[in-house]
Amino acid sequence: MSAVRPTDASASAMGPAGERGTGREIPAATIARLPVYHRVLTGLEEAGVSTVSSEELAQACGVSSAKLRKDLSHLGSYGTRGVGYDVHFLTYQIARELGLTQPWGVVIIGAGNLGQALVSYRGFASRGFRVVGLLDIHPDVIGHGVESADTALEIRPVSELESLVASGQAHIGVIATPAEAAQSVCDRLVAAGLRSILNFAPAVLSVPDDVELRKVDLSVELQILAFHEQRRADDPIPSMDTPSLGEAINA
Amino acid sequence: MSAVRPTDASASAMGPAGERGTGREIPAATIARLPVYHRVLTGLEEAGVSTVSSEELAQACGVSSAKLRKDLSHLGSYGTRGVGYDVHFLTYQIARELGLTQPWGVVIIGAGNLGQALVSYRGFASRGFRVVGLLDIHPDVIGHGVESADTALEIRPVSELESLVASGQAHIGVIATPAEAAQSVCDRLVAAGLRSILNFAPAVLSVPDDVELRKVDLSVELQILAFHEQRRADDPIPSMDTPSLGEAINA
DNA sequence: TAGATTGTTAATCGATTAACAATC
DNA sequence: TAGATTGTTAATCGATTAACAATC
Repeated sequence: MSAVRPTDASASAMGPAGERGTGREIPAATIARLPVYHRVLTGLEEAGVSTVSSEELAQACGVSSAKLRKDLSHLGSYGTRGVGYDVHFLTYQIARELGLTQPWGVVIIGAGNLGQALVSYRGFASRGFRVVGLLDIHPDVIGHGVESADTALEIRPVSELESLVASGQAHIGVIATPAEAAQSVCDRLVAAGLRSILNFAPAVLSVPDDVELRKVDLSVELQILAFHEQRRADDPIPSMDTPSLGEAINA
Repeated sequence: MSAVRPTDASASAMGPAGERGTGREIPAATIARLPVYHRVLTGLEEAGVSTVSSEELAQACGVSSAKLRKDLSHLGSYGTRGVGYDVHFLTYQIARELGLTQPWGVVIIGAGNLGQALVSYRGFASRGFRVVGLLDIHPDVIGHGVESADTALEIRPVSELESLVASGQAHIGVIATPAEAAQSVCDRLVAAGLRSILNFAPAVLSVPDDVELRKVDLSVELQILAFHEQRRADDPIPSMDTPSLGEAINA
């Protein structure tokens, strides 16, 4: 991803004998699954479950127990052989690894349906993300209130972006504008000093090397579904050597 | 993903000597990138570009040219050595592979901010997805109109789901409800006959083996950003043996 | 032909899986 | 101790990359 900053830069800059957990570099595939584990563990905790085995947790998360144990082993040895994992303790360790034990300020650019949906999205607030600003250019929506998960929020003009970042309240920028505006908004977020950006606009953006840009594409998964649905229709009817409906439903 | 239906089932059911393109099974990682290529190609086409090299297209898509060529080689030999790819032709081939050359009917369950955002999302309509229903249980929103990308759309009661699927208009179900309702809505989509489901609710759902369930998590990428932002803060200041700011920006 | 660029090969890398020794 | 379950190992699998022969 970067010729200038090699992938093992942080490992070598880490100094001798690791730093956190096992002291290893955690694989990207593992990081991507930690939010799932965290969510399911939170659910178990709320349900009053105090201990889970890797087999139980894996099933609830939709992964294999081997993969789960391997993933968790990268964080440290937080289980007890013969017993399993303490739900509360493991939840905390994953949260800590993901940086969810400290609050992050999020500024959202674009107060359309999507921007508003994000503000009221409970999955944000419940993980310590606080929307510190919902900005828009459209003059006639400025000042409108939006149902927020915690505090009441008012749509503000984009001109307030820079002061918001300068004040240290905003750590992560979220682009929820139409595709046309996305790149210029992105440039502005970077210029304001943000280094972590999440893009919801259907556009491929470019950023400097030291900016972490991630993307959620609302239609990519739909397109992959279309691919499979098409394959399903194309395939020679797989009814004969396919398990009975009963078997499939009980599986 | 399935003990009942092995991954190579479609390959072996495909009969001798392939079927489409190169006749190979296209890798999942490639499929996941095709929507990106398709979007960028669409943009090039609109910009009047008629030919691209793998190097140019790769750069615009944010991947390496080797990866791009490898990906495209799975679809067939659609380029010309010494010249590059015909933008229009390649766009069409990718669309065909993804199943975007035929219209797909989408029914959305949950007419909150997110459901409404999806209806007005231009990335859906522009790829041939037609929202054939926006359903909700909340009695007081039934009948409200929603700004749609193409036709005007009215929020209808969920009770109309079954007839909508039975009529053959809906091919893909989208869950845009709160987490609590997601599993029961999912069960109902399956019972109604849908086999392709996209879940936006922050819940891990279970479906029978023959149902393709995909998930878009609005907060997973944000959590991964938090992880990196935390690492950025933790790391011993990487100013010394790190490239100059100028180098990083120009890279 | 000479220059350019594809499609493919082979080597490398990272992720997944199954199995089991360690240990509660 | 006996039974259960973790953490780790080693083998397998799939994806990425660089290089280049094929060919326009």
